[in-house]
Amino acid sequence: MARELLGKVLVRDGGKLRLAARIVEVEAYLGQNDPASHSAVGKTARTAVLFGPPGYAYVYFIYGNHYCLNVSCEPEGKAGGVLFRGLEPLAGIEEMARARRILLQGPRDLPRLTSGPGRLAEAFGITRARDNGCDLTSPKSGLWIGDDGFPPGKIEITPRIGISKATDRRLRYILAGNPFVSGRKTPARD
DNA sequence: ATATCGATTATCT
DNA sequence: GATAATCGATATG
Repeated sequence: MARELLGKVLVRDGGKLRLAARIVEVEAYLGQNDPASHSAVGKTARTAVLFGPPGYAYVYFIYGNHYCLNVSCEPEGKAGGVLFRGLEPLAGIEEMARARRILLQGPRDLPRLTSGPGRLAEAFGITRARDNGCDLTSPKSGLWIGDDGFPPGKIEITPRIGISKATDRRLRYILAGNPFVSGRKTPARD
């Protein structure tokens, strides 16, 4: 699912405004067999969506600061999801900048809008109260995933970021060379 | 360019 | 009571 989601488009519809951004970086979390997954400990009120049917938004709050967006990916009863980590803005850039409360200095500054899971959630106004449990497969939802036929190109696979367990598993999928992938541009050597 | 640290709260042990 | 699927500011080279 992580591989399939790359190149698709996350859309926020609300009133007359539409936000759209291409998915360029995601991570897979495998459920009860994956120690890094929120669902590793079993079903709780917080993680219920991950155990529900596929295609629904799992939104969690972390570090007292940030929301992050996942989509559930396994049949009902089995946990598993994909975390959205990086988006390339396509429409509604002004609105995203306002939601992020930043002033864009130029085109090179665009990644500050949606590069990183907390950033993209803020740019799209995603909160747990508003979006957890939303059907991401339906354009009738305020938040959904569309397909404009964009060819994803070369895909790179790396270990996941920001976790302390199962750090060796390669479950992070990115569009090679895309500037909206999160993390440092020149990674430390060795 | 890299490293360190504080913010701030829902969730689980 | 500890921790976390992060970010931005600050310090240092």
